[in-house]
Amino acid sequence: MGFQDEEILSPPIWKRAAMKELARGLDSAAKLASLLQVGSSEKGRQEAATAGLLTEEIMGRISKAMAALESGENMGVNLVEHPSSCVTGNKEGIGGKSKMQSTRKAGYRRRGSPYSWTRITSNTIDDGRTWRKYGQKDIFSAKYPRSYFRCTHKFDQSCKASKQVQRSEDDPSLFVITYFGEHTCVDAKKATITPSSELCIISFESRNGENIKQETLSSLNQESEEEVLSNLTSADSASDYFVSPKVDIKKYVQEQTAAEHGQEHNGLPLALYSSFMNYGMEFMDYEDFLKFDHDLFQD
DNA sequence: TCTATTTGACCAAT
DNA sequence: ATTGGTCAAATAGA
Repeated sequence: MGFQDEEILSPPIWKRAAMKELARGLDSAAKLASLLQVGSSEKGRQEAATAGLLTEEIMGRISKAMAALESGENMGVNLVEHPSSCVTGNKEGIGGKSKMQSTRKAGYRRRGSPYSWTRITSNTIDDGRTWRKYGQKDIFSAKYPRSYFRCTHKFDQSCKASKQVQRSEDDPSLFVITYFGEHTCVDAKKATITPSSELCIISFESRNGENIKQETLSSLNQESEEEVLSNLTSADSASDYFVSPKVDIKKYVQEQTAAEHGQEHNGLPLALYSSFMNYGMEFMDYEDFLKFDHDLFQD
């Protein structure tokens, strides 16, 4: 953990100011997300769903802005693409069946994009976007494999959104979906938004967000496991990632977070709050963030 | 035929 | 050397 870069310990004043504003925005989005979970009556469900997507987008954009700020990069408008993403449709050499030798070079991204957010859901089908699976991996010390998806429009619109889906170990009926990047594409299918009445947690995490993820998961499972399982028709394993039982687990999270954390940050779920902390630690050291955080939640 | 998924190999980071 | 993310050939499906 010990950062040795002094830049990180004492970023320029303007940067801190910008970060602070962004953090406030993130906080507001988090609060909004929690509000959306509270009052889901029959009637407002559609709007709540749409609003849920919006908060996701807001959080995504803010996180991207923070990432850009941190790295000093421009906002990806004119970012140099990886060679692999420049291949528009055409699949490289036609004549030569060169077995991917020199073509592969800088085509691999570094491990783990710095910013991401996680959703735990019982439903992995149709989050309003079209995804293309490009890999699956057995993860060391994980029971279930992890699937890798990228946006269908990665090449035709150079949309950089991607996600990873992994079955929860504690409760195999749930899936942990981690999103990377935001959609820059215009997805024709997007009109039919039928998302996330199942949405229960959005948590930002950074490269080592395992702790947070685990916490939210386990706290979720303790209470919800039985109910959830009893509500499941079946978790057919054949088509692994497209089980779609309709289970409302939001309330468990609320109860649980309320119970565990008192009323310290009322309205703000523990998952969001704690992961926000985690998120903050990515670009400033802990003490800094505590001040930062204290200040943030004072008014 | 075309498009999507599966799967092992490749490669970067640890 | 190990692990995780991505690529792309092989395969499946429409």
